[in-house]
Amino acid sequence: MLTISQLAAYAGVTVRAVRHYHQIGLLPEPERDASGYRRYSAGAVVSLIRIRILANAGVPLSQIGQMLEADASTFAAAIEEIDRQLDDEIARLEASRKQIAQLAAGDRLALAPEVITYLDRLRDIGVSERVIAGERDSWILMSARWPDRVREWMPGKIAQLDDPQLIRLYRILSEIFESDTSDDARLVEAADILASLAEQAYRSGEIDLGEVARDDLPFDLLDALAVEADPRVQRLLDLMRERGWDGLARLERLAEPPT
Amino acid sequence: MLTISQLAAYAGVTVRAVRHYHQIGLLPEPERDASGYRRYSAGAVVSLIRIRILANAGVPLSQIGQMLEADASTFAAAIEEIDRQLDDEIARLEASRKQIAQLAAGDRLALAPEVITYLDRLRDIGVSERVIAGERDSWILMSARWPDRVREWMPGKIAQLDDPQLIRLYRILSEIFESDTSDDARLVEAADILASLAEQAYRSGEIDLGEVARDDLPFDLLDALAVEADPRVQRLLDLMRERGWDGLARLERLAEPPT
DNA sequence: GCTTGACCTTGACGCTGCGTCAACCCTCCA
DNA sequence: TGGAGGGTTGACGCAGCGTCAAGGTCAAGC
Repeated sequence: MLTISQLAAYAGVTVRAVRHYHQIGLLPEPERDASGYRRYSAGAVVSLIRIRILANAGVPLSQIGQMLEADASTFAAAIEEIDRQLDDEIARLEASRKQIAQLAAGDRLALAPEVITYLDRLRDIGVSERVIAGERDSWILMSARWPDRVREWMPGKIAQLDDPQLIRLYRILSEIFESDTSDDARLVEAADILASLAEQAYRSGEIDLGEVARDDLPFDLLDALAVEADPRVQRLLDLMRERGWDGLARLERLAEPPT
Repeated sequence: MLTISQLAAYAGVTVRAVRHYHQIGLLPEPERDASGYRRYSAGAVVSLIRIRILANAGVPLSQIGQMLEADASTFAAAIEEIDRQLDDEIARLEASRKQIAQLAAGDRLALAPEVITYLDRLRDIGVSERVIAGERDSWILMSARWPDRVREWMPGKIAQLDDPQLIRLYRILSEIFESDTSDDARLVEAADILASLAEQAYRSGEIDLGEVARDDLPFDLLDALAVEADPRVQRLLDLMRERGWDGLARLERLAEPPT
């Protein structure tokens, strides 16, 4: 008769594992000797080895019991099912690996290459890092909400960066948010340019972003994000409202502009 | 300000997950409103999305905090480490899949194809299923102890099945263990054949199994297994001992046979 | 003003497969 | 006879939440 550690050694498992199998009823509890020790027969070694073979093959312990008792066809069906699950798991992990390969640098986190290009273009134009960080966070939100649409929008956004008015706007915003003082005149200037750009876009119908619902919340969220990043953005929002526009990330015509 | 369910919805996670991230300190707890509800800023959405991106890429939650704060090179090193771990995990699962593909039928469980062939040969010879089951269990034990050596031994074992004496032995054993009566004469006959075979093997030096230690326990275990399967095996062991041989699975010369 | 349903709170167990103490008993060998 | 090296049960820990339980809160309709 064998002790638990001998049994475990023969089967190549730990003593703890054997006791675990007893607990969950996978391996029957053997008789105890006078001192309460478990005493195993040679057959237990075979049982334990058969359990380990299935476990090593990735079969969950909870299914091994039934499988050892099953007939050939039931067994085969179970094997097939396990195989499918293993395959799924492998697919999941490989998807993870692909994801992780994308995460080259912290800056790129979550962003499609098109967006990275856009941010780099802003940097070229001379936009301050603070404003770029704000843009980046906005695009992280947008990407989470519309992962596919964002990539479609980017070429248009990048093309817009050729517009001298827009470049001027970004430079003014950079100056404003890079300084610690409150320069209201510059904020007014920014608002004027923004309103002008919005007016152009409105006339040419460019504002249409496709099927993105007008009342979908992310745009409010984007504005809130900007205000959080710098409270002076609130003043900008107010100025825009005076000019007949609601919001910032997504301008909404409130009324005909005062003529 | 957002409620926890709004936050969760924006980031595409469950409320429970958000609370979990608070618990483990991954996402900072926000202020509470008058009634004790958590109230989130827009920035929290960005934080949460960044967390999920890493988590989806397979980064353990326990490491995400540091990674979000790390500089580019630390980040890259961490990514590489995670990638290695994912790769290991995938390799493990694929090994499992290969294992599982081997487990076509319950009978083959744990046995190399050579052993299956051997068992099939026994069946051809007319050995009873009960004896074959005993053989199978024995080989399961042997395979667990010496997975590689077993495959080397099998060709020799299969060749031995051409020996008429051995065939006769197996048939007698089949008859004995298939009947419920105790036919001592047959047991004696079996013992005589076995002793004769052992003597031949001993003279020709075939008994040497290579580096397998003589006192390695599995042989005792095999004998015990056989006795468990049928107590009449004990009588066979006794008869062999009378003939100067110890053991059954691995015959050990006790003394020169009585002349 | 009251009910109803949806949403918030903390606390705690469950899942998987054991590893790892803790606290104590048993056996064997010098 | 003492100490080393077995054995015993019991319980927590691990990862990442899912899922009750047992309430308090809010907004809306009557």
